[in-house]
Amino acid sequence: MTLPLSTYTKLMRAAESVTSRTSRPMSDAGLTISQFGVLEALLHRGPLCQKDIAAKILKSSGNITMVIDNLVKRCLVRRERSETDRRFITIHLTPEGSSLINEVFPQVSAAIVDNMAILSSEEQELLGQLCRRLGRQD
Amino acid sequence: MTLPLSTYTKLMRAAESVTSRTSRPMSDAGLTISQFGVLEALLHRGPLCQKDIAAKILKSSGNITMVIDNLVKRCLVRRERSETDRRFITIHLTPEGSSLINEVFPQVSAAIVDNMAILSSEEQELLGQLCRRLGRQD
DNA sequence: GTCTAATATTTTAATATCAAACAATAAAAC
DNA sequence: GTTTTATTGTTTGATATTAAAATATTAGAC
Repeated sequence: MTLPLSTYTKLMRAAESVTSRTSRPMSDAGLTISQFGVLEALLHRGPLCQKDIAAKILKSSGNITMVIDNLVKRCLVRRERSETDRRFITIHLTPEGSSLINEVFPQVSAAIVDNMAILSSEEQELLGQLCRRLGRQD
Repeated sequence: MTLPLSTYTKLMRAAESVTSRTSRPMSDAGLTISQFGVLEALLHRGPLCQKDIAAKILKSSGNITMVIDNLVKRCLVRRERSETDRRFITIHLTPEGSSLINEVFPQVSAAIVDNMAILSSEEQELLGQLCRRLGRQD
């Protein structure tokens, strides 16, 4: 296999490996990766409309409707129609949602830190720089 | 955000970016990423049982049943029950499947090479080594 | 040899994903 | 001001994804 293809394969495997090793706290809390992504975005950025959430977690907006639906069913978030522009629906964490994500996020975060610790700080910096160049360019 | 979390985020974004930029030839051929993965595995490794295919494309075996079902519907692969151990089902490319993957794979491959070319060979080597250390460790 | 454990696949139920069509609303053009 | 265009979100239809239970088959224990 040529260098670019082999590098791409390793990149994909690394991303999938770290994710699968760090998603246990999510599934233990009954959250899917997308649900966790939504709650985390709301935790760190405050209330957001669905379009912004979709952009943050890189999913289509049709999809977000369903993810939010399932979070609403579990009373972890609530929808609030904007008064000024009725096209927008702002999503808010409920107290239950806030409590859950405040408990789960540190666990996931700690697992990611643990996993990345295979690389030194310098290596992580370097990896981040290389990845950023592949990520941008849109 | 701390270095490990920021590095992880960049890793994920890079993997998703390159994949989304290189999957056009697949969707143009009416193939999902998983369907492409199955056909590619069969192209490069020859006939495989479903368990081995699942391991190759990192998906659950329950899932593979459906992906293969959809490929069979389009006559791109066929199932063949093993005579020696009837638990195994070996999946073979049909002539149509072989023809399709032989057309699509080089396109995807070329797109990946193009995308990775943002990095020099040395940088790709380095990225591959860093990613491999994150990927292994199971 | 029979019973038990292991393996390969399928099924089921719930959620996710995307693309495309649709509905509602707002902004811009005229 | 009405019409056109753009934006936000929902719905629909097809496929994917996982976990867990079920099925079929083989291998191992006794």
